[in-house]
Amino acid sequence: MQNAALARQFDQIAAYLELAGDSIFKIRAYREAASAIADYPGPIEDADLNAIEGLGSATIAKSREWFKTGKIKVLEALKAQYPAGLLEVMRVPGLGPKKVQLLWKEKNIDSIAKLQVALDADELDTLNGFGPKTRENLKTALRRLGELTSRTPLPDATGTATKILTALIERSPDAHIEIAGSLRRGAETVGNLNFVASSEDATPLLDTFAALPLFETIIARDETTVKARLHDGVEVELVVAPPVRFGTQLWFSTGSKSHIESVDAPPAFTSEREVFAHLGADYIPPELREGRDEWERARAHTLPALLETRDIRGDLHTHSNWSDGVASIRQMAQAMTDRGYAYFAVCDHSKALAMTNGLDAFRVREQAHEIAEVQADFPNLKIFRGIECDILRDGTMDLDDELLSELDFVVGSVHSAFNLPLAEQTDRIIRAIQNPHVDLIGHPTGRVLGVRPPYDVDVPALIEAAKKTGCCLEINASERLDLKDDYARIAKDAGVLLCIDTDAHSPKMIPNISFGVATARRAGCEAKHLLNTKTLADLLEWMRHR
DNA sequence: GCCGTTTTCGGCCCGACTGTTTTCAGTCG
Repeated sequence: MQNAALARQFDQIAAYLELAGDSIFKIRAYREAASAIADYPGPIEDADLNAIEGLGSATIAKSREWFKTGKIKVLEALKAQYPAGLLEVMRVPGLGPKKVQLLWKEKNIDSIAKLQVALDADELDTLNGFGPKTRENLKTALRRLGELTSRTPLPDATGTATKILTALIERSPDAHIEIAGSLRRGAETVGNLNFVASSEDATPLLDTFAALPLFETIIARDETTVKARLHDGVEVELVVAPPVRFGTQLWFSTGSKSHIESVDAPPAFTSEREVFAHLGADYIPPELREGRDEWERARAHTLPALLETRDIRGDLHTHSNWSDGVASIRQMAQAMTDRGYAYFAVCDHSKALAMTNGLDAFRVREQAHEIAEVQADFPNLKIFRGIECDILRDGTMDLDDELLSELDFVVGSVHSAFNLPLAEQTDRIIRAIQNPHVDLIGHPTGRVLGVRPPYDVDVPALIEAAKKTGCCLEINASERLDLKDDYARIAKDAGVLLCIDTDAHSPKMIPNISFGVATARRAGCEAKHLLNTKTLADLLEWMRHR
């Protein structure tokens, strides 16, 4: 399977062309080719490229060139023309191709490190377009970027861990290996990846692991452990324990540190359940092992019966090709059926988000016809008419109340004016919470893990407001995990109903629900704390009383 | 660069915000 590697070539071409200031349509074409290749279900090297939508004569020729030579000349030429560091400078919020080019040509800045030095030394004040405000904004952006990218978001870390596991199992089919560490605990971001394996003889497995082609270097090795580094800098550790102490090792490697240090070190056990039994406690799910009150509760047999992914009966925030989704309503319906869901809501963007081809009143009503058509062919799946309606700067909704009242489910979301002062941003969203047509606030703090920090907003105040009106708050799965676990816990404790949605823009995003479930579990949520664990009948009843 | 024709090139992702520009370019969602 070379899909990911080839897709990466085209993504890189797109990034360089963006830097070069090339046509945004050409750039988009390369990005679409990359995602078509990444999404292709089989090995791309065996595919009929002409039959893949998004690939044309130019990208097909480049694909064949890459299959044959392992390189694409156009990309090599671009790499020779621009230092690789310019691409990372492009990722700084506030810097686009023009400003990056200027920094490079005028000040020889071709890395984030050099940009930081130049900012600290006040070397940019003579540069056109870099006034005092811009320089200050850049300093803030760099600080935030450092915080944002120092750890890997849960979804990405899960993908990487799966890749490593797959590669290892391919080479050692009989190995018994588990994911441990903060990834197993479902933390929103992950520092290192930890694995624990069970084997009488550690050496062969450690050899196999150390030889995986995924690693850049092996950092350390002893008789039980190999520590390696991936190309993106993430450290990966495999500990091999004999079967008689696998349970203890898994518990230990899962952490957290404060959870482990709260008790005396247990002796060797085969399973984690024996570890907890030895410590006089019920089994504590990994998501709760954060050194809060889990030991007391586990000893008093009062741990919550945490939500499971199988408790989720539908997805109430999804997109289609009516706005910026890539799949038709029918394709999404099929994917929801395949997953075994009882219902889902089509919630495309509203008109304020023009870039996404957001829907105005006319198209919202047009879409109803298509939903009805598809619904007729899916008797066992309820398709709700929904919208992800922009909450405008002043807290009013992008579409009027009369239209919203026609819809089954209304998600209100902020996609603009992220930099309002705390009080103003909070009031804006509370106003949406108080709109009787708004059923759910989507991604309430606006963050995107590794990309964008949350806007300034008083989340406890939102929770209070939601409690009063009965509006739900979202745990947006996927790349946001918003609300985050701590806020979700506060909302749950306040009696606010939460809803885990994927915000899926394609069928392949639908399984992301599990990341939201992990977040809810860390918040101590049981099935009853979620809106979309309701049966269809109960959900319809809930909607009637909204 | 891809697509879809109206077969040979035009349309595709638009509108608002921001800072510094002295009338608008660059960036972003």
